[in-house]
Amino acid sequence: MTLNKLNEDFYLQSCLKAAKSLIGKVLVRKRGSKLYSGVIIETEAYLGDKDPASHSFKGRTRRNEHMFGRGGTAYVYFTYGNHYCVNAVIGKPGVAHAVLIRAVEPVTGIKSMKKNRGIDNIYELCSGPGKLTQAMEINGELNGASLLGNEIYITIPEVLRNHKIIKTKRIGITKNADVLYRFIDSESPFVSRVNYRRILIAQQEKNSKSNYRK
DNA sequence: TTGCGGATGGACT
DNA sequence: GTCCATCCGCAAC
Repeated sequence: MTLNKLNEDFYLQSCLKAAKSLIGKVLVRKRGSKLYSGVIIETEAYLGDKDPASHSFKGRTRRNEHMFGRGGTAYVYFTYGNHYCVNAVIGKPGVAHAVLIRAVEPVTGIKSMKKNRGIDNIYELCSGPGKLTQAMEINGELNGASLLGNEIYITIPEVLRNHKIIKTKRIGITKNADVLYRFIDSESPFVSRVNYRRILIAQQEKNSKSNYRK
């Protein structure tokens, strides 16, 4: 698995391409003797100073400083008093773009994930940005860690599946909320906010039909 | 289906 | 000091 680790070049492509391309890749987290992994099935792109929803829109602060780091850095932040979220920093140093990993399909370490989350339903283990960090023991200690290292990294799976990728509006934000910067495997039962997803797909179908009539 | 409590840190006044 | 943030779970409706 380690042989297929994504290299630095991957993290230097455009943020939207990277966000889409990360669907189907495998997020790996090692902590001591524990190993966790899961197939990424939901991401969101945050485009730095061009994107009011991005933490880095207003410039560099102590909180977001790692977003300005080299592509291939992990940006882990704490929010709402109880959740961590994990991002892959994209682009050259100074370009504060990042991809938020919103959901994964659990593969390795499921037993520990259930223990960490305190629940048994596999569909609820990693189906949200705050859930997957809790399940995989990802916390503030990893903020600024290299995704080219051994504690946390992303690999190409040995068996590639055919993911049906669609893009939708992002979740849980108010600024610049209309752009389609969220990518999901629309056939996966492991995505976050399932009801939300149905609504968004229905809206898209409605829109494409009305456009077609014109 | 909606609404709110949780519990922390950074930006801003 | 206040506000609110890339959210989750659960209680009440």
